Amino acid sequence: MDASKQTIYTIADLAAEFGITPRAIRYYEEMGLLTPQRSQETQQRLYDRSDRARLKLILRGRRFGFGLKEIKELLNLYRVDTGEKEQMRRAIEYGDKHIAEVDEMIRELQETKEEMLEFRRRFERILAGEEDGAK
Amino acid sequence: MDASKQTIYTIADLAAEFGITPRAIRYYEEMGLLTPQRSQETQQRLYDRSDRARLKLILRGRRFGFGLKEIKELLNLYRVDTGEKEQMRRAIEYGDKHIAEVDEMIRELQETKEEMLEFRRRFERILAGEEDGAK
DNA sequence: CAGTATCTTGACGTGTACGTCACCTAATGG
DNA sequence: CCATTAGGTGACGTACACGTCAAGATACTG
Repeated sequence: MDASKQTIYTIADLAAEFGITPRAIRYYEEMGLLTPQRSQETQQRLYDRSDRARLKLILRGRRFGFGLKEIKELLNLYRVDTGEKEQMRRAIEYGDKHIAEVDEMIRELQETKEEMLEFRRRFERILAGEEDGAK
Repeated sequence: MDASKQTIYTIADLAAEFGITPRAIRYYEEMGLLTPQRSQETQQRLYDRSDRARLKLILRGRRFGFGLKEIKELLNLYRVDTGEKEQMRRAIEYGDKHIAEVDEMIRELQETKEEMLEFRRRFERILAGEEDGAK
């Protein structure tokens, strides 16, 4: 087991890859969601694969309307000490709640999709000459 | 066909029902997402079933991280003149794009859920005594 | 008929998530 | 050697989505 694989990204690398600005990435760090290594002399931020994965999760959370505080909690959830059994049990418990929330979001989106399809069918019927698809 | 069913809500009614403030509802109106009737004398806002439905959609959009401008466009999409065939064809076209977006969101959420379940299984294995679930 | 409740329209304040400078410090290339 | 490029730290600005008064009109209630 080697200590750390050396896939290193600069802040510009990640910014380009995910279509965001370096400023945003620094802001996530400022809010405590990222803590990249620093080059000893330059103080330059050096991101590894795990930082990149965290960033990816942050952006996914943002796309779904979560605030950075919520995302931070979620990230910390999967960062527990695998030695502390009690901590892990609580992580599983909280995780289950979040899984249930994701399920609910999926359900709501499927409902939304169905409603959009219903509208679509209505429009199609009207276009086909049925005058009005209203109830 | 009667002109309008008289299920009337005050701003406080809707605010209470959806757990938001009257201010938020007025803001949505200010941004052009709602246009309730007004009582002739008092200028009081009177919401009907369709206003309520729009508000529901607004809040759903907000929960999924959409901005009010995007939501407004989406709402207008399903408000086209059912006489203008060309307009309807374009509505269906845009609607299909949005349906595809919703599909993508569902896919991403399912992926997220799977990842969370994977973590859960890993934790469970560790708790069961397999020392470490890491790769 | 005074008091309370509910609505109205401003208008200014606030938290979040960055954008946008300015200014400084290395590393690199002709 | 000097200019360009990439990154660093403040610090102030900004868009969005409201929150939070203030001040006034109207309506019901004991």
